[in-house]
Amino acid sequence: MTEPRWLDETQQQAWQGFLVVFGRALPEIERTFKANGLLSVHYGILVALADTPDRTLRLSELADMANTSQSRLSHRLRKLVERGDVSIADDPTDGRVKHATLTGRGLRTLDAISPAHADNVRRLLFDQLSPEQTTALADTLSTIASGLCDHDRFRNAGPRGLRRVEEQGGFR
Amino acid sequence: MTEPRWLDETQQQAWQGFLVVFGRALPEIERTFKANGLLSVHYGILVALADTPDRTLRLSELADMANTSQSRLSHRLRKLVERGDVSIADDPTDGRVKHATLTGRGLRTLDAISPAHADNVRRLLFDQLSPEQTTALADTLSTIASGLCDHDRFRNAGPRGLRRVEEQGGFR
DNA sequence: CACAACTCGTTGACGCGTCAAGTAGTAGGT
DNA sequence: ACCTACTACTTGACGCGTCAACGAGTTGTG
Repeated sequence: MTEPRWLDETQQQAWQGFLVVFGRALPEIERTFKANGLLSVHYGILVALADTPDRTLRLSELADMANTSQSRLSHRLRKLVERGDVSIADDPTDGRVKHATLTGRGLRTLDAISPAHADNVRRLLFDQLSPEQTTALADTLSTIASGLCDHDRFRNAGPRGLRRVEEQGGFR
Repeated sequence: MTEPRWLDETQQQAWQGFLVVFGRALPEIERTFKANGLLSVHYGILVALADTPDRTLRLSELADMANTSQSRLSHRLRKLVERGDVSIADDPTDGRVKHATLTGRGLRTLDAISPAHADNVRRLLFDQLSPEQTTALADTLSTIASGLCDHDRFRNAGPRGLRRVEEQGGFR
């Protein structure tokens, strides 16, 4: 056992900030989803599909894009399929694989929730920040995210352009 | 209904980063607590008490310091009291109020978990960042946190000194 | 003192997340 | 063909978090 390497003062300050965001902002944001009979997980699934060219992903990719476990995806997908927001199809060439597709109803669900959700995120997190702070935050969080995601979803993510969302007409 | 105000590109990038941290780093960090038979909530409770001069807080203050709801505190406190990490006492002047105190055993629990926890946080979040990025992150997250906390826990929190922790000899 | 309004904290029901185990299908080697 | 190892996804049990309802204590008003 070696001497543990503690966080320095700045790192502790940043970590405390994370804890406040987790403990206070996220539950508040979740309320918008619950008001529509869903959870943030459901919303993340819908967004991942909407951000895909043909609105279709195999389930393992979907779990990855939505930052969730395969098991959780499986559980939450049940309701989305029942509601008709997502449809599931077997892969023709590999019997193990399934594909999820966002339906027209799913797209409408997304459009119904997005405005209130964007408003929450802005109000709780970004309205406090100067443009320079926001840029710095996007930069640092992208760096951390790329380290956590091992694939190249966040590669080349400088202060500019993480994803093209304008083509969809808004924030999801 | 007015036109919704979406997040700009930079804000979307930052928000995606938050989602990755929530969905990937936090579950990983939680594993350390589970390995010790606890949850991050328990740990947050112990830390809040340890950071208090006499290691004692009334329950509503404790919930606030640990960024959790009173109900959740009540549920999770049960195990900590059973284990002997925390003791509860009635307030002598107000029969509604109770006070939680960190015991010697609780302090040892904290010391047993802290090294691995600090290591996780550093490895998953901060090892990726340059010193300048870390400073910027601490600055922006403190700003957001002070907006979420309404009390003055984060007031005057520039890039320097959120809390004095050195007196305790390390990160919690 | 009486009584309403309020605060502090607890409890139980219900739905979610995690984990380990399971089923079904594929790939590689012999 | 067979058999092992692997991958993709699902399921169920169990413990947690949320929410609403509750009991207990206090404060304010007359």
